[in-house]
Amino acid sequence: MDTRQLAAFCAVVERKSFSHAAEQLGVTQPAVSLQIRSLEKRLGQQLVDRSGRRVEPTEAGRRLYRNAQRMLALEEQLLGELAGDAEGALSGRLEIGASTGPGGTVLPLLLCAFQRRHPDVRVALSVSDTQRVVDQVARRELELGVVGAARRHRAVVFEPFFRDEVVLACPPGHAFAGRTVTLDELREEPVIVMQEGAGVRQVIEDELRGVGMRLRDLDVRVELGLQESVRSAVAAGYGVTFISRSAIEADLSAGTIAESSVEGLEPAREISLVRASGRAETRVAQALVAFARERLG
Amino acid sequence: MDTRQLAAFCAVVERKSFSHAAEQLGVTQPAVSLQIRSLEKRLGQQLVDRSGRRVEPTEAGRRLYRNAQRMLALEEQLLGELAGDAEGALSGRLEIGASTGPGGTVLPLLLCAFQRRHPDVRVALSVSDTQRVVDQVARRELELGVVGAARRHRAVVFEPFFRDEVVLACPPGHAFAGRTVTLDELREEPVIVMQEGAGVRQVIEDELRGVGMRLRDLDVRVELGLQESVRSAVAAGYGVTFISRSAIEADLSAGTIAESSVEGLEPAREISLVRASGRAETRVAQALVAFARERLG
DNA sequence: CCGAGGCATAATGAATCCTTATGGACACGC
DNA sequence: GCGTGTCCATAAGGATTCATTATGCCTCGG
Repeated sequence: MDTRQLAAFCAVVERKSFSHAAEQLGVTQPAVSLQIRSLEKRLGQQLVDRSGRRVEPTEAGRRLYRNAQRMLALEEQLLGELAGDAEGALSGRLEIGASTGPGGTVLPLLLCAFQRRHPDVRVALSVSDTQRVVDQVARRELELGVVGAARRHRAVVFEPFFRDEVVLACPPGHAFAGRTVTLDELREEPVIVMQEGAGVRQVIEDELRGVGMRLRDLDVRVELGLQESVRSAVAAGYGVTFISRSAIEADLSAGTIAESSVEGLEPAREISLVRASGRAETRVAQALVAFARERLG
Repeated sequence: MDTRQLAAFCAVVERKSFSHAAEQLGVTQPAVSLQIRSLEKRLGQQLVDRSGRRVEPTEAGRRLYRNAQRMLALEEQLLGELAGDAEGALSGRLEIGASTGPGGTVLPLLLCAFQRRHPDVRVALSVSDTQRVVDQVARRELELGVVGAARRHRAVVFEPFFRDEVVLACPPGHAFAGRTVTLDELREEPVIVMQEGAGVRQVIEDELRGVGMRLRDLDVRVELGLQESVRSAVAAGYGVTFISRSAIEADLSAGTIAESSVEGLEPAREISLVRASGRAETRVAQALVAFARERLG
């Protein structure tokens, strides 16, 4: 049996019209008429009652309709499963760059999981600042870039990738731990920040500006280049810092760092995916993006 | 999608052989090869691994196989339900006539089985000679007739119904039992025959004529009107007779009558179905004919 | 009563399926 | 190692099926 005949039949029953069914199916009306006629001949009974202009299924037609729908649903599921299989053939090398924020924890773990899922794929992640990543993508030295700040650049396109929540990290047992503090309280506390140009720093500067403050209004004792350095300093009790929650998930679980928040500030940022304008995507890149959206979405 | 391709695929997986699958499906081996090839092309992946002589499903093929089986099962259920629709509605009365030959055993048992299959149908069988049956069908007093000889009659049409094999029946322990006898041997033996006009008799006369003999050349001791009478006489040891094998199946099984054949004679006849010309068939009659062909075919 | 819309049919061309014939590859036995 | 038999794939050709356009007939609404 050809499931297209069943599809034609179902369309006729649903639309109560051969002509409308034909339109939906993308064929001409006589084609549908012949399909139904052929089906009726094969099954040995009338499936559709054509009384004047009315098109109604007969009793047999109603029974067939239910079964036909199940057949078509099963066929669709079958095709869908096979389409899903096709991805399993992924292989090749992916060159990706990230700024230090996303390049620190989230992305490496994601890429590791992706590689495990697709053993024939090889991934190379290089970490540098946002500007350099964007430039490398523009020059097509990297296929993908993951950065924490969108810049204007005509040779690349940015698209939202995932949302990164920024929290106030403090040493365990700290007075701030587990609660929301005021700006005045924050002002009296030693603060460690990332170096100039870091995305998280940008986010915090924007948030403070929104409440009429500047970063220099805080007791910024240390500026560190690497997120890992900042994390270690906080864990060691040298101060508090604003950091991506995702970067300290393990510490939060282990209790070696505590989390708090500041009244009136909700710092977060959209991590962006960068691609060269007009460049065709490889299947591996496509698969990675889909994988990431599934994992991070 | 054509479920025949799925059926071909499933057959290949199950038999692990294109050739065996082709045999099962009733097509040639290249046809199956092309079906599978076409399916693989459509679904975009290899479904069967042909390593040398081994035919194994791939991983994708195994997945498809499970779904395909469900599709085919659903199709069968769908067809079965529709077939059930057609049969379940049968009701009414069927008037049928038969000559004494087919009217003796074959047809009565067939009609009983048919009625059991369709409890709402009522069947009336009347037995008389061929000519009378034909006349009654022509006058539309009977819807169907089953006779052993076709006659010219412009108001009816004959069509082959089933083939009736005629054998030489003899008493158990008889010298003829279980072997092929010569015409000379037959000539020396008392023979019992059916009355003039009986179809079997006609068949035997034709066969003898073919070897340059006539019925009167045999030692015809008795002519009996009813087939049942002839059967009883042979079982009682009064002689041998030519009779439809189907009429003595039970006796052959019970050993109360034995079977033999005559060298050079292969008597058989085509039992014919008689219908009035141009008369529309009822669904019950149609169903009976289909049922009979299935049973007797 | 007439016009518009919809289904069925005829004729024709394209696509698909099946056949036979045959070639190549592989396994098995000698 | 070679020959034979079996099995799958391919080519070519014919048959069948599906889709098209054109058109006729029927029904319904205005």
